[in-house]
Amino acid sequence: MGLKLFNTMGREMQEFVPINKGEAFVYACGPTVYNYAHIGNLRTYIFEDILRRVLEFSGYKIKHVMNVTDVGHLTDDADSGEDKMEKSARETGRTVWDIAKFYTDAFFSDIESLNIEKPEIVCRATDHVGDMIDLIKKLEDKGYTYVSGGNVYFSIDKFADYGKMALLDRQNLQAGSRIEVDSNKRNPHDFVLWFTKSKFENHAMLWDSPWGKGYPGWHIECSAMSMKYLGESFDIHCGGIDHINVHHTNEIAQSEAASGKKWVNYWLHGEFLVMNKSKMAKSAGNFITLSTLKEKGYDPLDYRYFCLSGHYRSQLQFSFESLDAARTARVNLVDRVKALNAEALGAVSDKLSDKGTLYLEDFKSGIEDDLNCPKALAVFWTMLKDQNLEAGEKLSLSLMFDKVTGLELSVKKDEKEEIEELDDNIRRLIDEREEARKSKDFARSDSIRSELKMLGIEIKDTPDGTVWKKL
RNA sequence: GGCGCCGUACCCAAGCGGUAAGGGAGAGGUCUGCAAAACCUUCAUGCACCGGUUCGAAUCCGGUCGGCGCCUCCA
Repeated sequence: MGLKLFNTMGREMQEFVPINKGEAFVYACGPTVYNYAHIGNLRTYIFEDILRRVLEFSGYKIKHVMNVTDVGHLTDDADSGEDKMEKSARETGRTVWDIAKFYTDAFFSDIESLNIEKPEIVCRATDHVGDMIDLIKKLEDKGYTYVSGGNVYFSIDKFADYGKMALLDRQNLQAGSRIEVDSNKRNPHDFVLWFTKSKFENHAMLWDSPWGKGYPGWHIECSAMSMKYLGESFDIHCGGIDHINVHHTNEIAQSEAASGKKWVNYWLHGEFLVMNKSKMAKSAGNFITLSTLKEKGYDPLDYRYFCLSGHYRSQLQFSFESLDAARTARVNLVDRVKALNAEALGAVSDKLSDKGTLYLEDFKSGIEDDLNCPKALAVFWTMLKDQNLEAGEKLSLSLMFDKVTGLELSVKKDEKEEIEELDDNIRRLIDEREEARKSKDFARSDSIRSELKMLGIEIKDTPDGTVWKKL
């Protein structure tokens, strides 16, 4: 039984068959770095990380490319509007390059704390303008473009399959129902490949091109960079569900028009994180960042666990109540594995029993069924609670499963080291409480316990003695 | 207006034709000086509603109601 993925192209479940045996080439749309990523954005990167880990678990060697969009996305209207980078720069008094650097760093810091594996190749749009120009020239040579009002447009009527993935009916497309149509366009759904005319003056990011000084349109970077690093045809392209209709539809048109080949075999799209019944967006006033969660005392991995509790193709309902549930579940999971470590003295069983093998198969069938993480977590918990499985085997399975879940279960914090970190005052209190308990002075011991709780230390008296843990 | 998706317990959420996974919360119990933790037990004759197909439907079909998204930059 192999890996099955839901392909947006054709809207059906398909067995994953890579172009090159044993290798998976993946392109994922990355961040636009004019602001912080919010946790809704981050959900998509967690989904892509799970895809990576499942492919690795299934034995594929991965080449994963992610772009960083540091130019070219506009704030409003179809093909006008102010460049978001420029707007952000103007508002904060920094240069566009500073803005890009700052938010790129912030993004990768978030990614790292969520234990997301970094793609093999991360590429910035501004470093690849030459590649984009080459691609536009190719499209021009093949007759897919026209120049109007100073800008280079892609003519969608020249590309027969336009809108195939999005299930767009070209005859019934209603452009302009919500926005003003750019009068330079022959077809309202044509899109810009290269701008030389912007209605905003003093554009800071400009490059020379055969069509004049300007900047690239906002779909061309993904086509240019993916083909540069992964070839004209590759296996998987993923991104947020909102990209299906416009961004990915246009990318397909320009890429396949240029190469004359099928560009991508499998399209995977992650659903939205919703909050109070609507998608997370700054304009809706429900914009939460990972920093906000950290300030509230959550571990980034609490959010990762939360995301794993839902399927990537379903909307996930965010609330702090649910996040609390995820935090508790994650901490319990970590504690259980820690306990297994202690019980098995860290020795994993190298051989699995029939029962253990069954759990492994169950887990695999979950993740191979279009990355069904909720199913995989359910198997994980059932395995941990199985009273007929020995600790070493449970530990071994846990560490295997965590290759996919990425909850850092194998990073066992040495409790002795933690004790070293405790300052003397706390250690003295713990000792003092032990003395009090021995002499049956329970009022004293209880007051010390509450004092420690104020300091963030929780005490538990087990049959094997008193243990403590940081809250 | 066009198109796509969804509605499962107090909360989150799997299941997608064979008789309701998992987590969190809640309840009871064992243990404990008391707690906490751990462990055990318990928690939807029911899957928005109404019809239909079927030996059998949360799962398929039709309708109704409710919600979300895309068609504008957007994860």
